[in-house]
Amino acid sequence: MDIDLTRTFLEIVRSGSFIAAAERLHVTQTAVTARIQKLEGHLNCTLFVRNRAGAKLTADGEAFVAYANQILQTWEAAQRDLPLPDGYHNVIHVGGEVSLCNPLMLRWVSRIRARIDHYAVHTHIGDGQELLRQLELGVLDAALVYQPNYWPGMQVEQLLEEKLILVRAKNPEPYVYVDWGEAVRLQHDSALPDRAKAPVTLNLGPLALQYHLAHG
Amino acid sequence: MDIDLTRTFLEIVRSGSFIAAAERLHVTQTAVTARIQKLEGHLNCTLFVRNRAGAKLTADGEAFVAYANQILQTWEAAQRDLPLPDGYHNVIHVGGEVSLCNPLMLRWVSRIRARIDHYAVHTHIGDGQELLRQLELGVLDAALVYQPNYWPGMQVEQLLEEKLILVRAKNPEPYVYVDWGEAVRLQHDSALPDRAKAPVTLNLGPLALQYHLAHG
DNA sequence: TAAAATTACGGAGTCCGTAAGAATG
DNA sequence: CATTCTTACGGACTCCGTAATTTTA
Repeated sequence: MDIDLTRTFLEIVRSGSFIAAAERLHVTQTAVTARIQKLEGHLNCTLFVRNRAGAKLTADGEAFVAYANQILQTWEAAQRDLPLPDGYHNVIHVGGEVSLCNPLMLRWVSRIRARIDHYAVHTHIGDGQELLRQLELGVLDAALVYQPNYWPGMQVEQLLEEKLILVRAKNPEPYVYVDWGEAVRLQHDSALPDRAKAPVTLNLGPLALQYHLAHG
Repeated sequence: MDIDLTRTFLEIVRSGSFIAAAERLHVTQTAVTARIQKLEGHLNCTLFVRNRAGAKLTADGEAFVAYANQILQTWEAAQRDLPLPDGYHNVIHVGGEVSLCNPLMLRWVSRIRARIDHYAVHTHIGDGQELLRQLELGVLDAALVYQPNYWPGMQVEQLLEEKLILVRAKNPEPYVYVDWGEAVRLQHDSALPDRAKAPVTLNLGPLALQYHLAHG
């Protein structure tokens, strides 16, 4: 699936007709028709009701708008943010399950920041399975979960008898980074992520708020 | 940009080499090389350090993992969720700025639910500009913002003297819907969105929590 | 020198634009 | 009957696989 299809889709939603979208996208209207037909084929549903008046979203189409926006914005954010500017390379990414955030996660983050003073910490809240997957993928450097997974290069520690488990990716060189922009953001109470960085810091907000309250 | 490129990228991250990824994806290794070169061209940076040992992520590559996951998961969620099953078509989508959530937004949602009893309400928190854009796109049916925009088909009301503005898309038929799945979810305190629906209900969680606390 | 990635090149498939056709208010 | 979308078709481009080449631990 080409992301141009979602761009085309959203342009039709905005402009209200295939022809208007075609003009804005600098392609012919037949190309727009083909793209939407392809998209509808992929999703196995009809996205627009076509008639003389133009193109109007179906219920499925309305539902897809959110997905399309998310995909397109994420891709454009990636293009905007990469390559990483100098000095933005150094962040340690930690994750944790919701119920472990308070107070365990907060204390953990505090201690990380206290121990390795010059480096920023990104936190990510999610369910255990997602966290382990991201740990495996290298998105996270460490995570706080209930049920650990074991695989090569993974170091697991039991923290409490209550089966709280700290899982940490074993890194040859420690993955400690600096990211002043994020560090500053962490210390403010903006409960919503910067749109440009949405995919990265999406669910940092609530925790940042608590962190702020806890640490002034 | 084809989403297959992100799928290929993530597969290399998982398996550690182009060859292993090629096997898993049932394509040749040259195809994988070409795809990554194309992706690197789009992002204007190098994603992997290639050597005899395989492929290792660069700092830029590590950063892109999060974007790639977001894009891929959103697309797969769209494929999974569309077409909408019967009975899932009817939701009213409202948005609001963070600082207006409590108590204005909560009261609003309560009154909507009281007034049109049989229908579910989806809430979405974001900044004013984003909300207005989504209103324009049809993702939202109404939004609570500070600074309104005016355009055809838009109905704006001032709620308080303090410049709180309710902007509402004028709908021929009112967009009132039923969605029991979401309604049930709204009444539970799961602070995290269902992964399958992540792009849609991503920042509903915190509000749902407050809603739950306010309404038992 | 052996494992891994890149380059070269030809064929299959895809995408787009032009032109003609169908629907509808 | 005019505006909008769809279908048909040919050319350009893209993507993939085979085979040969380069790189490096």
